[in-house]
Amino acid sequence: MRKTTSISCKDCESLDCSILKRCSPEWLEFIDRNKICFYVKKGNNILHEDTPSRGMHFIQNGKVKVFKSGINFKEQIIRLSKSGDLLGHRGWNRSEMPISAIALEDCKICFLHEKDFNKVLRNNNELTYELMLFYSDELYNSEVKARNLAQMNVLELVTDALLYILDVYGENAETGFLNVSLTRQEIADLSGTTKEQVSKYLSELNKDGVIETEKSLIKIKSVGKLKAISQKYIKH
Amino acid sequence: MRKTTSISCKDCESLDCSILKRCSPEWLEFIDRNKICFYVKKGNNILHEDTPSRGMHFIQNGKVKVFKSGINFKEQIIRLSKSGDLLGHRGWNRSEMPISAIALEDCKICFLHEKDFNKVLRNNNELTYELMLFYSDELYNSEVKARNLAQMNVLELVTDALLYILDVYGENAETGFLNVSLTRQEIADLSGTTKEQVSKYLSELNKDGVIETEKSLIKIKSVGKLKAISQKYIKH
DNA sequence: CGTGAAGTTGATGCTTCTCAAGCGAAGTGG
DNA sequence: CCACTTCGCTTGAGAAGCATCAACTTCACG
Repeated sequence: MRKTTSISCKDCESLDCSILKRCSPEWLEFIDRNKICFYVKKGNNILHEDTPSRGMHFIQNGKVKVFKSGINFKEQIIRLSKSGDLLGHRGWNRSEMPISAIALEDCKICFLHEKDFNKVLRNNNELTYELMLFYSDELYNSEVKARNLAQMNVLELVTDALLYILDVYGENAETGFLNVSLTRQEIADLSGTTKEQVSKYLSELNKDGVIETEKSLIKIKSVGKLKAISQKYIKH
Repeated sequence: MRKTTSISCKDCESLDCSILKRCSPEWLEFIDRNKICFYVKKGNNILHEDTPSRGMHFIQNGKVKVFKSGINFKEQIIRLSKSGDLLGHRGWNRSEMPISAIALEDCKICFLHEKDFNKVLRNNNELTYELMLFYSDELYNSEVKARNLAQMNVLELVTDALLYILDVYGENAETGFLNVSLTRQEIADLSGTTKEQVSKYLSELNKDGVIETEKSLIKIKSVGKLKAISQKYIKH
């Protein structure tokens, strides 16, 4: 974690994607004066369950996996995040809500202390309102996810995970490969299964021409077929 | 669904448990003038996924199960709710977020139309702020639930469901039985398993003296033992 | 080029689901 | 009041799905 010369929030290229675009200019400046920015190298922790942070993190740049640890050192990936996203967006107030986050690639992170973020919220009703809507959307998504984990079989879960990855990070315009490199274990942690099962079903989907795998890169060749497999449910 | 003569919000015995206690007196009166109250008989729908409601429901009185339908007519119970709780608390704004709710016993429900609830929020920043915190808590709980559904075995899930029911509805002070009567299927829908599995594990827990079952009533005899079974995880 | 990590694949066993039969309580109608 | 139906619960047996284990291959990185 190395501190970086912070750029101003209003010049941040992630501002458009961020909830902070709802923030008034003068309070954006307040954030500028009080935020702490730092780099995190790929594979390093940004948040750790054992040491909950009292504040709000923003991803200025990079990709992050957010997860909770569980039984037998298994991890459940809660969310994949990218530039403009909030991070550990529940630990900043209230009692402990431990969650972990690891950089999937080199990241630039901004941090605002709990008391400062609270000040911003109290003085930016539009922001508070948007944050409330954001949480309510996330809550709905999480409830759909919970139902899926409870009811889908492994093929459906893996397929669903692939569509989620595509949705979050998209695919490379030239090569068509997903814009992220995740291990089989990480896809398993997202799907609630094991790396062996993921490997088997990816092979099967590859054989069926629905996807194409090259090393740890994955290309989705038919979104329609994937959706047909996973979306026995109306999703939203 | 029969309309009832509405009592004033400020006289509502559920107000203390409700998020609306954050609402200013004059806006509470606004709600009074604009809300619609009605009774729902046990077993009847309050919300249905096929017809999402554009507004916010409040449980004035009664117990409700909130669920999403899934594969093969299975249901996943998302939440058990009681007096003072919000209901379908995400369908009131945004695009469709279909969810179903059924009365577990006779209920009194209050409804505020989307446009009115938005007016209230826009003029009660404290309420908006609290609602935001409420959602963020619920989001965290839902994420823990998702991890549990992905990683726990059936015994742990059933045990966890029992503790959840105890937490929400409590136990009868005299008899010690849980203050709600749920079918085995409903406990299964909460645990993400089948009614037969629930029946088997409840029998086992009964034999081990951890719980006591009498018809559809359940008495938890040792919270400690139940927690020991389910809480291999740090929960919060 | 060598070593450790990640991925693949098949065999095996366990957990869970499904199906089926039987029981008892509650409700219905003659 | 009693037969009859229905519904929920219980229990066992069999089948299916999944995790685990192990052996092997490939890849990544110094």
